[in-house]
Amino acid sequence: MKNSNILVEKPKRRTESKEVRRRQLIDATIASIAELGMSNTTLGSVAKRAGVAHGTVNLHFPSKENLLEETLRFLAEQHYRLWLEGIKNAPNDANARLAAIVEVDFKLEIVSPQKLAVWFSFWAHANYRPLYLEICSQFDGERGGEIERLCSQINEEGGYLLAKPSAIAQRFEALIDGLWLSMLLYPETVTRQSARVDAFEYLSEVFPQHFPLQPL
Amino acid sequence: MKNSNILVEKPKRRTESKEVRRRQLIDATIASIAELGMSNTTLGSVAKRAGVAHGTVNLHFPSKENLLEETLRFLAEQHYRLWLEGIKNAPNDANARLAAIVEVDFKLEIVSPQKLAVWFSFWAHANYRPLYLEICSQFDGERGGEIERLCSQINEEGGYLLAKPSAIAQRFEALIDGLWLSMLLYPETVTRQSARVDAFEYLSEVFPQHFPLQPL
DNA sequence: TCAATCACTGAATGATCAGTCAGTCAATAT
DNA sequence: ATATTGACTGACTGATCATTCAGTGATTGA
Repeated sequence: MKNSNILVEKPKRRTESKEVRRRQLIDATIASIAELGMSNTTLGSVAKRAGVAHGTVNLHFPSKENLLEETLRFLAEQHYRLWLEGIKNAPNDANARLAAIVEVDFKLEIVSPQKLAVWFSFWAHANYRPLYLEICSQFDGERGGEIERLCSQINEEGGYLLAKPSAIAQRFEALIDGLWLSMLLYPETVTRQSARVDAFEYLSEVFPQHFPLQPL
Repeated sequence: MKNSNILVEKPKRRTESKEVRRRQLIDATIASIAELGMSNTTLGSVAKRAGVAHGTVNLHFPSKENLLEETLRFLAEQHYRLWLEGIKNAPNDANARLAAIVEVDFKLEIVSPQKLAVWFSFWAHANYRPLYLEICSQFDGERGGEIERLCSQINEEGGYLLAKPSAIAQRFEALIDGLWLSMLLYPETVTRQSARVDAFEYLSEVFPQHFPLQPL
């Protein structure tokens, strides 16, 4: 579609394309929320971080509220895309697929300190901003279903009798959320690596044959 | 210290004592944050909920920031007081004491929808408001130590060999935080009762002798 | 009885912010 | 060469908010 750039010099635009600028502004929003909190994030603080004028934000997003919604949608879609891809590339074993989901949940791309701060900022507002909740649950519901399916399959394969697989699945999701909070609040003591190990240790506790304890 | 009120009629004050008013304003702050979110909570929204004039808030709290800090401190102290009391009244068994801590974590007084919303609002701001983190970790550190001590003791008593008790304790705390988030986001499907059962089921998984699965 | 105290009020102030819009400027099309 | 387009700018507006403070009125003490 684009003109062939092979022989042509870089266009060296003074301005960026709409797509690129929108993404820049979303990145700047994430940075601003992480640094200042949602209460103190203004169109000014976002524009400054993106290196554009105040009015440019309103040019690409009709309102501040819309910018925040698009930022959340970006995060949710990125998470969704990555765990779907992880499952697709994993072997066809239920435990390998479950492990792939976990790996994504502790990838830097998903749980950088900045993005963790943004996730919790949105969750904190979910009560009175139904759209936030809708965006989250839309993607999260599918993931929850997949995790439950995988736990059921593993449970059958291993003949485990501890608890209902659906309960194990829900508990596992809650554990991951809790580990995210620990990473947010105490990044010095709870790192992506330690939290990841923690998640796998839980799987070892409930599905010991499928997830043997990893030697240190 | 107070004059003997036995024979005297109620004072029928036009104004409330400082102590009572402060508590009213903190309650109003919790209600406002839960309903409007922290970004939209203003001195006006707090004053309205407390039934006083705008300026009264600044009379009792030097600044809005201070009001927020005192609100968080109130929540943290209430939690601290309750689990300490729970432990004190529990039998001297490690598992009974651990159970007492869990019971407090799912008491309505601690995890009402309003208070959950406020907890997560503060956690979302912990990154750039070091004082919030300080208030939280001050009380939480002690509780974490106690949970770890109890897990160690239970582990020795039962001769469990699954994992390090400190890891189990940390994982258990993360699970509770995650269950809190589930209650906040999906109060229809995750209730205080179901989350409480979930927490105990985890203990059954790791300490089956001390926490046998409860029949439905 | 009268002065002093106490909690509270609400108008005024200054600051900040979201959203608007007329104008700028480079790239592209004619 | 000239006109048009598209992205961007930044001053401006109206609204909102935290904070201040002079004043009110009930209560207490002398």
